[in-house]
Amino acid sequence: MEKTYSIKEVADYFNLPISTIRYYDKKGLLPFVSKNDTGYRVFSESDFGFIKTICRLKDTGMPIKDIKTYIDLCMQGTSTIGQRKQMLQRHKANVLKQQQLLTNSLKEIDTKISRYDSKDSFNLITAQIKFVQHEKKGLKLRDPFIRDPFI
Amino acid sequence: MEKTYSIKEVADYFNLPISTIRYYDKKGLLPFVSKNDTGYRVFSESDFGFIKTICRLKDTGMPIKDIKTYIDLCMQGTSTIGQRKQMLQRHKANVLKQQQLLTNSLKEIDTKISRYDSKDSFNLITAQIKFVQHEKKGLKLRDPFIRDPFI
DNA sequence: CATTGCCCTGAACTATGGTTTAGGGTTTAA
DNA sequence: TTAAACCCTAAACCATAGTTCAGGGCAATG
Repeated sequence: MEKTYSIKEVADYFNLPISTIRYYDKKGLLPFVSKNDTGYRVFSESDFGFIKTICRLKDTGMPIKDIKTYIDLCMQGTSTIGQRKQMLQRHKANVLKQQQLLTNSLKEIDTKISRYDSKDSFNLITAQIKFVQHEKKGLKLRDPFIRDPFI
Repeated sequence: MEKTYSIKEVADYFNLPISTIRYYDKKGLLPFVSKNDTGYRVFSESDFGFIKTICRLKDTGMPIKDIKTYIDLCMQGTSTIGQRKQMLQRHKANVLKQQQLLTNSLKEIDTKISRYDSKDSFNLITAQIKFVQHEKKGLKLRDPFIRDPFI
């Protein structure tokens, strides 16, 4: 006979707090989970597959409402295959866009790092500060840099 | 003479709501922005550089508190170059980890898409449903699939 | 057969990152 | 010189994603 699992076992397996699993259930993400006659949640092997999918969608930033929509489609059987596919394809497109933004932003941050990393960093930053101070002064704006008390 | 900019001009340039810029200011992210004698924020050209950095850090998921810490370091002059470098390097490591997770999760989602996309999808999903139903039945657990009213 | 460890619910609470509203002053262009 | 377009603050409000707490019931082990 196949085994069943308690909420703690599932939580440990997926490295999630028990409270999160309860929260997901309350939000309707776990319609496939049964309860026994004393009200305890009873997880089966196949539930792990669904939960894994939920985790992947969560890890890629899908909102809980949308995950619920997806899971609900899954529970409606083969007639929703087209909708599910469309959801995942749209989501994939979003993730790719997000990855692109991340990559581009990181490139700019990397540029900053290499400036800080260069032998010349002190002079570069000093010049930057001087430039800002000159510009602010020309506009009669407050100098934003904090006076070093030791100089 | 160099130009100054209003909050609306900055908001339009960065494609941010004005309320977000005020919120960032309240959170201490914009210590370099001056105010004129009627209390209006006055932005200079060089402020755009700082704000661009803030946007890059935000786009890569740095929390606002940490962005404030970074900007505060910037305002303290050359003595903080090492700390700033360290912050960005740590942040970069986090972003790379996040990108890795995203990539791996997306790969699994892609596998699902291709299953939905295959000619055989109907049979695959049908088999999956049958498997779950069989397993749940063996464990005397409720069948989670919704009965199709047209069959 | 009691104690320890689990499990449950509902409701309150938290953190984050904003947005909206109320009430009021400023600038600009006709 | 007045209306429209801006600007300000403080405070309330919102959504999202959980976490914590109070109060109480089951399970298993010594």
